[in-house]
Amino acid sequence: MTRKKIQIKKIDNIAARQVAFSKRRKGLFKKAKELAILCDAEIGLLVFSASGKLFDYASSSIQEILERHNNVHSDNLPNLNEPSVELQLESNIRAKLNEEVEKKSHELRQMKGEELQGLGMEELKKLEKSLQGGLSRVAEIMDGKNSELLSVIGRKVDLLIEENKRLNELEVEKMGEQIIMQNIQGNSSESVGNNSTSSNNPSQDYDSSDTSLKLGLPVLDY
Amino acid sequence: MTRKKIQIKKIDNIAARQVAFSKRRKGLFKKAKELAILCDAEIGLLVFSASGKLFDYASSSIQEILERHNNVHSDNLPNLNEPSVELQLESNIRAKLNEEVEKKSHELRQMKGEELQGLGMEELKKLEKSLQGGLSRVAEIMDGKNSELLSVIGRKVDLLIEENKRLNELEVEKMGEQIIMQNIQGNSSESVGNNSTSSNNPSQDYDSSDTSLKLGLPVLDY
DNA sequence: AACTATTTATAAGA
DNA sequence: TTCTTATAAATAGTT
Repeated sequence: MTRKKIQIKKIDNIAARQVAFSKRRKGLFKKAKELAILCDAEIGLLVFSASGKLFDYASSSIQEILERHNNVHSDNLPNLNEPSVELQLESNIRAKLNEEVEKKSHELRQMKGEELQGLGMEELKKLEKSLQGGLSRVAEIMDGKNSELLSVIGRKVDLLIEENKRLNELEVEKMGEQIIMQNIQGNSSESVGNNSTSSNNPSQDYDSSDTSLKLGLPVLDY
Repeated sequence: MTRKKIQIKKIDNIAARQVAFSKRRKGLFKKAKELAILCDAEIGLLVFSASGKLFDYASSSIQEILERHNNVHSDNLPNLNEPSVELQLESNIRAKLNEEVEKKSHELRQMKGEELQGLGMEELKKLEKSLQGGLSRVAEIMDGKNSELLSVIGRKVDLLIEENKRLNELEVEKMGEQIIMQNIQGNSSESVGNNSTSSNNPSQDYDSSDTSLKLGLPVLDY
C-alpha cells in the first residue's frame, strides 16, 4: 500500500509473501493490542502462517476468551485428534514465559552488577539511577523501622522509670513506718538512741541503684 | 493518529470510546482479512466490546479448530476428553514458570525500592548491601568507560601535537629557504639590509598558535 | 456519518 | 531480518 497500491489477493512470490506476512502480522497484532487497551475490549487473535506456525495474542487469557466464544456459539462439533492446537498454544505460552524469566533474570543480575558488558553509557546511567532510587527507599524504610524501635524503647523506659519511682516511694513509706515502729518499741523498753545507726537506718540500707538495675535490665531485650 | 497523536491507554470518555471502538474494529478486521488473503494465513479473531457484544472473524476452517479447542475445555461434552498427559505436563510447567516470573518480578521491584513492607531489618540490610554492590560495579564500569574514552582522546591529542610539531618544523624550514632566497635576491640587486624586518621575517610572520588551533579543534568531535 | 489534517502502516528497494 | 523512504491507508478531532 505504498510505493504502489497493491491488489488484495494472494502474493505469488513466496519470499515476498513471507516478508509481507512478517510485516503485516506485526501491524495486525499492534492494532489488536491498541484496540484492547483504548476501548477496553477483550480480544483473542490466532494466526497460523502458511507453513503452520502459530502466533497468538489475547488481551486476557485465551481460555477465557475462547470459552466466552463457546458460550455464544454453543454448537459443539465432537471432532477428534489433530496436531492439537491447545498443545501448540501451551508451548507458545511456555516459550514466552521462558523468555520473560530469562529477561527478568538478566535484569536482576544487571542490578547486582553482573552482565554489564553490553551496556552503553546511557543505559549505565539509567541503571545507576534506578539503583540509587532503590537504595534510598531501602534506607528510608530502615530509618523508619529504627525510629519506630527507638520510640518503643523510649516508651518502655518511661514506664520503667515511673515504676521505679513508685517503688522507691513505697519503700520510703515502709522505712518511715519501720522508724515509727522502732520509736514505739524504743519508748516502751530500755534501749534508746544508739540503735538508730544500725542496719535499720533507711538512708544507708536502701540501695536505690540496685533496684534501678533490676528494673532496667529488661529494656535490653527489646 | 490524526489531528493529534493519542496515547495508547483506555479512553475515558464513553462516547468517544465507542466511536473509536467502531472505527478501529472495522480497521482491525480489514487488516486481518487482508493478511489472510495476501499471505495465505489462517486467522481467527474474536473481539468482545466493553459492553459484551461479540464480533468475530475466521478465515476458512479456523472456526472449526477453535470450536474443537473449546470442546476440550468445556464440560458439556458427550465424550469426556480428559486433558492429555502432555497438556497436563505443559500446564504444570506453565504454572511453575508463572511462579518464577512472579518471584523475579517481585525481587526486581524490591530492588527498585517497591514492596518493601514485609521485610525485616536483616532482609533490608541484605538488600541494601546488594544494591550497594551493584551500584559500585556500575560505577566501576562507567569509570572504565570514561578512562577508556579519555585515553583515546589522549592518544589523539598526542598525535595532533606531534603532527603540529612536524608542520611547525616544515614551516620553519620553508622560512629559512625564503630567507636564503631573499639574500640571494638582495645580493644581485640594489635593495640591501632593510628588507630583513619586513613581513618575510619568520619570527614575526609565523603564527604557531593559529596552526595549533586548527589542528586542535577536531579533538572535540571524539 | 462525513470530512480532513495528520499519523501510521507498509511496498519496494537495499 | 532490518532500515529507509515514498506513498497508501487509517483515524482523531470536528462538523
